[in-house]
Amino acid sequence: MNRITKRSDCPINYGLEIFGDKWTLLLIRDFIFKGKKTYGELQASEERIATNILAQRLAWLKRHKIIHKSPDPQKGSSFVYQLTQKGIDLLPILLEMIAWSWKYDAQTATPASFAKQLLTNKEKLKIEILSALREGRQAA
Amino acid sequence: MNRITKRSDCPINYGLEIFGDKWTLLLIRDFIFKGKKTYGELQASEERIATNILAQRLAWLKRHKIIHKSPDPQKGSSFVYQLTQKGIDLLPILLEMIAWSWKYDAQTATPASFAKQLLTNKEKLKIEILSALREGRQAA
DNA sequence: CTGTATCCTTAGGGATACTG
DNA sequence: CAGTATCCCTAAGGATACAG
Repeated sequence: MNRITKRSDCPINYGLEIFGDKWTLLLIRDFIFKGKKTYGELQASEERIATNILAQRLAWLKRHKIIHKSPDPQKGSSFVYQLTQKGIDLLPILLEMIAWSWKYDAQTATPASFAKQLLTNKEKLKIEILSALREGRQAA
Repeated sequence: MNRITKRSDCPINYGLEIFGDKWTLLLIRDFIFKGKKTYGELQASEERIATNILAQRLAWLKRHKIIHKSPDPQKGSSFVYQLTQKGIDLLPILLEMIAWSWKYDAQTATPASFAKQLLTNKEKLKIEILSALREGRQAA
């Protein structure tokens, strides 16, 4: 994060430099699966991100066009954060991570029904998740 | 890495705790795509991992059953590191990262032919990569 | 509610010397 | 070649106080 010197032009390395920190993918998860949109919602995650880190990470993600920030039409002093297409396109990575963890971590909190659909009908699942995201519903 | 307190039972978080550091996925990349097997080969990556970090990371990966270590049948004093099934199963995550980086990073060093196959025929590509891995050939 | 600003701690990582 | 052992340093992250 915020590193100046790029280690290499490897695509894996590029991904790591953009979202390979301790918090970014959890935030993306909250955007995609929990339909979160505001600072307060994002801060209230199970993992308890510190407020300064959250602000820093949102700025970073904005800078890299993963999210964009706009004034909340309802409330004057509030902002809405939303994933860009670049951010939404991280979904396949998250899904593969979920599949892997589901397979290898006994503790993982993935519902079996979700995991099953992930294994048998991934494309349909993606469509459902994205449509929930568009409508502001919660996908999981 | 080496954290004691688990942040949550979220599957994304599990993945991050196992391989969400700066080096692990690059090492997995070298195992899968470059057919690397020995300490020396792994150390000679483009990104120049430090020797102590490499040793530490290999121990971590062994501990979490991502790789296993065995004596090299050819050379007495040498060891061979190989991915377990759990490690091999990280391939889909790598592939999605490559696809994403290829789409969004102009600098990325992914051959267009590879990217095209990744988008149009992912399953076939996986099979090819895994068969190259099994035969000790280099996949990319 | 949405952030800044500080202060502080620590884990992660780089460099390099050294060993069987 | 395949690692250990040190030393050091910085960036990343936690806690908390404060401000618009």
